Amino acid sequence: MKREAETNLSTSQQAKLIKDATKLVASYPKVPITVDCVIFGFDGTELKVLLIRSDLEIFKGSWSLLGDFAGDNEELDEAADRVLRTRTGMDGVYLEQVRTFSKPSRHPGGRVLTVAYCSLLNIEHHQLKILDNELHWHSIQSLGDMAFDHKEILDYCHKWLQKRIQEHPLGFNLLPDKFSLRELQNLYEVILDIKLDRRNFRKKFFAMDFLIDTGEYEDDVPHRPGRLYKFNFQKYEKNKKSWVGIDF
Amino acid sequence: MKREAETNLSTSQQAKLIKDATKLVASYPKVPITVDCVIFGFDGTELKVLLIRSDLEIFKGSWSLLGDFAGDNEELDEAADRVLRTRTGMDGVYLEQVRTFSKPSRHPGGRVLTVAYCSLLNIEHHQLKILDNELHWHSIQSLGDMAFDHKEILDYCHKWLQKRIQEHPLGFNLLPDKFSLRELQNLYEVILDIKLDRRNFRKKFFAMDFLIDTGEYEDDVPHRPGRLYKFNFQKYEKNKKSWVGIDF
DNA sequence: GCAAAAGTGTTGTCCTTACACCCATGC
DNA sequence: GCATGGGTGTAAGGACAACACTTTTGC
Repeated sequence: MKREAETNLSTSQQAKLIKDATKLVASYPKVPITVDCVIFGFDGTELKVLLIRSDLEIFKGSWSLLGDFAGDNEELDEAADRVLRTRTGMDGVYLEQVRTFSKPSRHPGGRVLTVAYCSLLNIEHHQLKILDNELHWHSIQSLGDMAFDHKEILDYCHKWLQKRIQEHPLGFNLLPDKFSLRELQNLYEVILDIKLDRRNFRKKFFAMDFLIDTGEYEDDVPHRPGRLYKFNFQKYEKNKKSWVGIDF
Repeated sequence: MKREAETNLSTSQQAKLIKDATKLVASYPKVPITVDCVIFGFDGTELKVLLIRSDLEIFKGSWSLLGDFAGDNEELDEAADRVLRTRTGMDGVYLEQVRTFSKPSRHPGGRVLTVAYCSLLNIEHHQLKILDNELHWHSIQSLGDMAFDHKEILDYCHKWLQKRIQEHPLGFNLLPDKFSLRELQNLYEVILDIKLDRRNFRKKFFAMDFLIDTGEYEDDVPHRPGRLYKFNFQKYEKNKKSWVGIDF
């Protein structure tokens, strides 16, 4: 069953099969593909998103996600990395694929697919080294219309992020290595756009038992300093839960 | 901010902008795109998946998902529908986009992206009207290697489905209009591949309060007949929960 | 001493789990 | 009458929500 044909064939026969496959692929319709990066940033206070002015004349004045077409033999994950690198100068940012958008009318220049990638990072840990097209952080609260279907993509990714952060410890990458529980709670409140009870929040995280007490304290705060914790990524990786339970 | 340039322009100026955009898009690299349908089926006993023999000589003997390239101006959702229709004769099946796979080496004939779509249906409600390429249902337990990266795609979709069915009432489409709780529980046990406690399962669903007691009973069962219920889709739609709580 | 946030516990409610017996039906 | 699954309740433990006061620090 395992590629019988292939494994029993001579090299030249194989070469022929590959040539056939190549010919077949060459006959497929081809479509321009872009990747769009939805980079959410947290500055300790607010959730923001990184936008540029659209390159396209027709969208002059509109804000746009960071996008570019995918190169001829480029994996999409790499394309997304490249876009982020070349548009912002940021490096080593973890991106996750969210969804592919394919409405034929989404690009005024004809049919273009786009694959949305999403990240969440601490604005203060990542310097924008390139500022072309007025690249900057926008508050998530005050977004107007955007180029293409980018508002729809952004909204989709925002919801995706809100769900994601409840199920995965994304948030700890946004904080300093050592952080106070106020910082942690604030992060969740901002991203989820809700208020949480302080005592219950603490209980919750202590019960999860993924926080390491460093024994150190904040300084530079104009009030009583809080204890500083680290997130125990190793323990988390080991204990990852797989089952959640039917609930809808 | 809202497309200033556009809204203030004459029709001919707009036409020019569209032409420019079209020219730009024409300069993008283009990539062949396929859609692959991962159709899970439930027959009351087992979880199965719909496969065909690969069209490609190089994968002769290997099983493959239902796929085809996307047409030139075809939205991907429609392409997935079309693939399913033309490969199986099934109509009106609800498909959800799961993920795009882009490894450059995934197709022996060169770079081809594929977008995976997933569905879950009751095998007995959907007749296969076309059986080309040995189309048939395969038990999910006994899958060997597959063509392309289709095993990887299938595994990804299987996990996606297991998560999805816990958070959305997908399962009710698999059952007859009126169903017994045994049928419902069996469905979850098979799809999630776990055993559930019968009393707790009942309590759970009664507590959710989305089941309507029809007052009717099974017949044709070789044991005491169970009550038949319907799912209250309207009530579910109204009460959909949005918040689940931090948990990882 | 005042402002601001840290730190801390209890209670009630609800959900989850584990578990065992009698009942109705077909054969 | 036997096999098969239907139908039911309870008790214990765990999670969650609501809620207020004292402490520490900077200013």
